[in-house]
Parts: sequence; C-alpha cells; structure tokens
Amino acid sequence: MAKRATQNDVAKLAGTSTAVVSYVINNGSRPVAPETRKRVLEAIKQTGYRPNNAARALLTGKGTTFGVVVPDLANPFLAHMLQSIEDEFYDHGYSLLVADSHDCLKREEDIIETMMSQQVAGLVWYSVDQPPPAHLLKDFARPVVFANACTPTDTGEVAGQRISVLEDERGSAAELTRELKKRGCRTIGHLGGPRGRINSAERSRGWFDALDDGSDGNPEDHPHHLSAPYTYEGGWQMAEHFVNLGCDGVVVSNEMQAVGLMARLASLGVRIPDDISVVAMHITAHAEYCVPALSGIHVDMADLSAQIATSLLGSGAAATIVPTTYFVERASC
Amino acid sequence: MAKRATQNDVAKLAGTSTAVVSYVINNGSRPVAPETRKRVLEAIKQTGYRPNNAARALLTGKGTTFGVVVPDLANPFLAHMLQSIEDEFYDHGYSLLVADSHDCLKREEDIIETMMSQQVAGLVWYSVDQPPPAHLLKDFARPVVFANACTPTDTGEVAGQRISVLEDERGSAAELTRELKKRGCRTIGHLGGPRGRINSAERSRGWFDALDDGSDGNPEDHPHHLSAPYTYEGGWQMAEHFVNLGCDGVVVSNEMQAVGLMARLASLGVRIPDDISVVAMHITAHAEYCVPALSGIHVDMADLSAQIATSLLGSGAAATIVPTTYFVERASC
DNA sequence: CTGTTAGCGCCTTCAT
DNA sequence: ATGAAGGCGCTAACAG
Repeated sequence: MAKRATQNDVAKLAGTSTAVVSYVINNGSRPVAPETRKRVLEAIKQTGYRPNNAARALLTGKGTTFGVVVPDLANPFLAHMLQSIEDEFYDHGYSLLVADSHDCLKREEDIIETMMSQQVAGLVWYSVDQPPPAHLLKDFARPVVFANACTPTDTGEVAGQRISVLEDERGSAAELTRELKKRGCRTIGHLGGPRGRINSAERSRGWFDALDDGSDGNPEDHPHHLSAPYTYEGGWQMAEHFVNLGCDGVVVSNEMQAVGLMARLASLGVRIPDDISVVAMHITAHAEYCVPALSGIHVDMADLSAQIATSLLGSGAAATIVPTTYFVERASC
Repeated sequence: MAKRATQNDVAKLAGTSTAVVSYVINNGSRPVAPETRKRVLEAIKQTGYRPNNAARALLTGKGTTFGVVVPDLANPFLAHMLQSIEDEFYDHGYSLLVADSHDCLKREEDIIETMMSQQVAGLVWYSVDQPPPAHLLKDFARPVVFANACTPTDTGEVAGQRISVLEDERGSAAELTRELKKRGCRTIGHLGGPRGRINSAERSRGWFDALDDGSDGNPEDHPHHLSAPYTYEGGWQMAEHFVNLGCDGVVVSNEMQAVGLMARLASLGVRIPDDISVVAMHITAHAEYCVPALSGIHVDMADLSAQIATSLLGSGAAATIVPTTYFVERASC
C-alpha cells in the first residue's frame, strides 16, 4: 500500500515549506511567487498529492461536507430534490452526506447526531414530523435548512443560522381543488398523508378551504377525506374507496400515491378523467409519463436548490426560502 | 457558539484521563473498571460529548464514511439501490457520501478524486463507462465495489481490495426475449442504452442471442435495434419507430425508457400487450403501478446491498458478487 | 514573499 | 487498570 503523499512530501520535492504548499492549494489565501507556485504544482503532480480533508476539517472545525436528511430516498420527488441539491453543491466544491430516515423519528434523531459527529458544514433536513425536533441541533453552530417547514420553525436560541423553506402547501392544495371544480367536478375527495403530520394537515386544509361546501371542523374528519402512507401502495389501497364515495375528482397529496391510485382505478375500469379526475401535489418528471399523464403542482427544483445552497454557503442571508411552484395541466383532469 | 465538548472536557469532569475516555468509547479496546466506565459515561451525557470523526479519520487514516457514485440519482433503480445500501451501512454505523456523475466521465473523475480526498473507507462505484477507469484509484488502499461490472474488472496491481458485481445482464436480456417469444411475439425489437457502453452492449447481445434469427454481426446494427439515453424521454422518442418497424414485442434495457415508451404507445393508440408487448431490465416497485403493469427483470436489492456491505466491511472476502435476479410477469406481456 | 511553529481531537504505545 | 506523551496532515498566526 503506497501511502498517500502529504504536504510534506510535496514541500520537500519542491524545495519549499508546507505552508507555501498550503497557500498554493487554497488558491489566493496568501500571495505566492509565480515561479514558486509553478514548482509546487509540478511537485503535486509528481507525487499525486491530494489534500486530506479530514485534517483540514479537524483544524478548521468545518468540513467540506453538507448533510442531507430525507424520509425516503426512493420517493421520486425527494430523489429529484437530492439530485438537484447535489448538483448545486458540486458546483461549489462540496460533498454530500446523505441519510434516509425511513420516516422514523428515532432513526432521524440518530442520523442528526451522526451528521454532527461527521463535522458537516451545514444541514438540509426534510424532517419526518412537523415541527422538526430542533432541540437535537442544540449548539450545532452551523446553518440548517428545514426543507419542509411549511410554517416558520421556532428554533429559540440557537448557535447557527436556521433557514426555513416556506412552501404554501395549503394554497397549492386549494389551487388544485379549484382546478378540478373549474372542470366540472362536483364531489372532490382528498387523499392525505399519514394523520397527524403538519405538512399533510396543511394540504388537507387547502383542499377544505376550496371545497367550501359548508362543512365545518377538522378537514381530516370530512367524509371525502382519506389518509394513507406516502407510497404507491397507499394510493392503490384507497382508490376503490373514492369510487364508492361517488367522487368525480381527487386531490392527492403526493405523487407516489397518485400513481398507485391511478393504476388501481385503471384496473377497476374507471376512466380518467372521464369518470374521475386526478391531480397531485409535488409531481416530478415521472408525471408526464403516467397513463394518463398526471396533472399537479410542480416545484421549480433548480431554483429551490440554488436558494438552499446560497443560504447555506452565503453569509447568513435570507432566513426563509419561498419555492416557486406552478400548476401543470395534463390529461388526468 | 458553544464549542462542542471534547474528550478532554469529559476526562476532566470524570476525573480521569482522555485515554480512558477513548477506551470507553471504543467499547472494549482496553479493559476499564466498571466503576470508572460509569463515571465516564455520566460525564459524556453531562457534557453532550460526541466523538469528532474528522479527528478519528485523521489519526486512523480511515473514516467512518463510504462513498457511493451513481450516474443518475433520479433513476428509480439507482435510487432504490442507494436506499438499500444506505440501509445496510446505517446498520453498521457508517455514513454515506453520495455523488451523481450525471453520466459524465469528466465529472466522475472529479468525484472519485474528491471521495479519496474525503478519506472514505471504501467506495461503491456504478461507473458511467465500462470498464471503469480504474487507474483513478491508483494507490487508493481501500476496498472498492464496481457495482456494474458485468465482466471481471481487470485492475492490475492495486493497493486495496477490488470487488466486482457480476450480474448476468446478457443472460437476463436473453431470458426476456424468450419470454416474449413464448407469448407468440414474432418481431422482437430491442431498445438499448447509449451506444458504446459495454453494459448496454451486453444486454443487446443477450437479446440477439435469443432472437436467433440467423442474422449475424453486431447486435447494434440489427434493423430492430434502437438506442436511446436512459431516460423517460429516450423511450418516448423511440416508441413510434418500433411501431413502424412492425414489432410486436420490445425488450427495453432500462425501466425509465420502458415507462416512456409505454406512455407514447398509449398516446398512439397502440394497445399493450395486444399490439406490442413490453418487457424491461432492472425494474423497480414503480413497474407494478404502470398502466399496464410492467414485466421485467427484478434484482434482489436487499441481498445485493448486503453482499456489498459484507465485502466492503468484512476482511477481504469474496472478490466477486453475483446478484440474485428473477423475471416478474405482469400485464405488459 | 516564505519559513517556523503551534496545535485542532483523537488513539495508541509505553510506562506506571 | 490507568496516565502521559507523541503525532496523524493541515492551516493560521507570527517571524523573518
């Protein structure tokens, strides 16, 4: 095992000191004579030297790595988000530590702890529950983005900057409902996520707002409201219920659910959109290739990740991020 | 910014030395008096101490992080693979550094370099091209899994252990083709990945084997062979060509392509499987919820990641991994 | 402009 | 069973 070359090796070969090598690497931190720089670069090439990030992180207390925590890597929306964020951070020379909480609070806790241990320079946290257990971040003196905040997260007194992504999920769900109404749907149901989650509740509330059918109280208690996990299977299971309820339109809170629901409707011989229209929150490229193509709310992910990167890397600018979203009409409604 | 507690703080509070704290953490590296251990654990809790992984990595030269490199995080197959690997490594207390090469060689190179800089303890590498540019790993004295090796990767003399995932893609593609024949398909086309990639060529070869129509030469030159990127769009674009070629069956080399292809066929009014049957390589949970449900080759991902983790963590056991695959029949054929 | 030096937090001999 | 001390590779002072 050929040991990896160190700054020392390079310095020796270039006939200079390790400090100068450091200056050359961190291009521009200190002026270096062009001739010396050249010798150093040559020596680096010769030895195949690569800086040791662990050492740098130890010294500066700040790694070149950001952490990303999501509840389900196999969810196309989150996969897309991850990809987009990775892209952005790659451009800035940072790496990503990625973890999947599997929608489990206990595991999420563990992951956050580990990330802190790993000296990440910051965190993107798509939390399982809302509001996120921000106390886990106590004296984590690095910026954190709450990727699914919905509502400003009260983080109290903390060490590092805290940024919330404030998407108007309620407004979007209402918009979807109105789009269905506009197309003549009379009985519009809603498929929400697991009960008790605040972001799911926001979407239910939006649907309820636009329904405006005179009913009152908790949207989740409305007869046309159903709940399921954010999975294909979840949507599949609920499809028949909507048919039985006599719905001619469904607002689905998640793309995976919508795909499962449409597949089941097809197998039941229910026509989309003739018999039932379907629209969904947070659709991805996948939606365009459903049969029929799925309509719904799109998030401008490139824009969102750019904003996330900016706040995480920049000097503590905006404390909230508002994603750009828009309704995309396709054949499903 | 409350500075994070160090071993020193813990030692002081427990009235002992940092060495003992270290012993306690690395449970069992050295015997510690039960009573002392208790005091130390108490002090850890009090101070909120968390080991600094950067320091550990610097000292031992080996981090608690593994790298994963894939060409497209938004590809459901790869997303599933990533999730499965993450799961496995989480269980063993390791974190994952994830990067997306975007199917770009230049970027892949860069990523590999970065990962080495980050002192990863090993690498899972789903390479853009085949064979992978293994020279990038020169004197990387850690285990590496070539996740899409197809054929044993000749790595010459290297520092660390090199493991190849040898899936019989050729055999699987042939199996798919035979399944279509069995169902009465007469003119079976193949949609391959980008030309020139060896793993795509393997699949084409398998289709060609089973076609057995007396034609000769390079499968990619067969009139019923088409190529497209591994995307939804790629499949969509090619659908009409297969219709024009008079195909009544298509073996698709990738799930995303298959989804795009089926969507386009539906929009053309072509019935699946009555007019054309479709089968695909490397399908995921998604396939079950296509309309119609997509048939194809499934990879036992839990098994695969377990094997990957074992070889990466274990003491240099198997140098090759053979994934378990099986054909799943659904409505698309 | 360049060299010297002092640690960052941790683990691992070597003593005790 | 425990403590003291050295050093992993690097950067940030501080000299020159």
